[in-house]
Amino acid sequence: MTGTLNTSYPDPNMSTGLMLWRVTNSWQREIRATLAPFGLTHVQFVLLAALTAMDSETPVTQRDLAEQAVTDPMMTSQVLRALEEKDLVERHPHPTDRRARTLAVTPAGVALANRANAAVEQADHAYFFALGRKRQDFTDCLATLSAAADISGKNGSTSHRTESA
Amino acid sequence: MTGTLNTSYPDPNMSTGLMLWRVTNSWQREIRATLAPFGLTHVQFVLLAALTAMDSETPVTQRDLAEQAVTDPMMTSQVLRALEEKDLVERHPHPTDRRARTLAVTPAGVALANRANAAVEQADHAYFFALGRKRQDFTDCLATLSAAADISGKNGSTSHRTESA
DNA sequence: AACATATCATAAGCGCGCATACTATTTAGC
DNA sequence: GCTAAATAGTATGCGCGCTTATGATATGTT
Repeated sequence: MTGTLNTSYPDPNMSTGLMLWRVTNSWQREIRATLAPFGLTHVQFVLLAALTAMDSETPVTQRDLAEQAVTDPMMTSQVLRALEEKDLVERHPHPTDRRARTLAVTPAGVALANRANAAVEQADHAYFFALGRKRQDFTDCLATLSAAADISGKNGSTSHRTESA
Repeated sequence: MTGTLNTSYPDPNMSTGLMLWRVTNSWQREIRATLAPFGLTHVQFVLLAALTAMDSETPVTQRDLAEQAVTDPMMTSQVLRALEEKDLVERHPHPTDRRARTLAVTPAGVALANRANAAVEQADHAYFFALGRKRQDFTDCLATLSAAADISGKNGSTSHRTESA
């Protein structure tokens, strides 16, 4: 016996996808631990930081934030309510669209976002330190895949209606 | 305004960790769609394939499988019961350890694992095709990170008791 | 103006990934 | 041999990532 699985890999454990999945899980554990002292989950941090970074004069809806942060609108909705309960963000009625809500980060939210961001950047640096000088190549590969998958985080996407027809 | 977030990245959307997270989510969507026709989730496939590949003469426990597949033992337990209900794997009592269960893949499980594996390998190839000849470098980076994080999937780990002291 | 279509936000629900805790057993130390 | 510690497996519960569905509002068409 010992191998009733036909695979094109010498060692199935070395498949790119499988390792990508495992590495991301491992990275998420690091980030989770890093953010725990701040009382933030990873997604909470991502949305809080993204909103803090894009907080401009034009009103930002949940949809806008979800698109910018490349997060699921459904999840974005519930995470934002969690952030609201922590008084880190506020959700006001939209001036012209009564369906929508405009988002604003509170001063406490801005402060926490910056403190947490510093910790995450440090954790990130430590995690990918093992790559040495190949780190930039690795990041470039991720950017390539992001572009190919249309999840760049800004522009490059939308246009809708370009599929399944 | 426009940027109350202090970041060391020119564009926070290009941070390695963030892109890693997004790319993996996107890859998972692909795999999910690929496996859907087979009635398998990603984790179900991973465990079924791993068990099929390691199915040897020495009895394999759930713990063994979880360690080999680098999956959470808790999740492994419940996913295996799902696979058992589908008659893809069998869980027998262990010959010498009455706490443990020995795992066996059914013929249907082996067949499905191979069909699904072929589809996943093809989906993987398509997904990472955008990397071109840099694909191997990317995979090597993942291997480096796996080793650094001690999640290689076999050996290299364990030794326990090496932390927090 | 009336109607069809699209969009914003959310409810409900499923499976993953993980933390905590518990039972039943095995192993180690004495 | 007897107790203490470790281990295999599982229940419970939380938050993510996503699918499907629904109500309210906006927009586009005629």
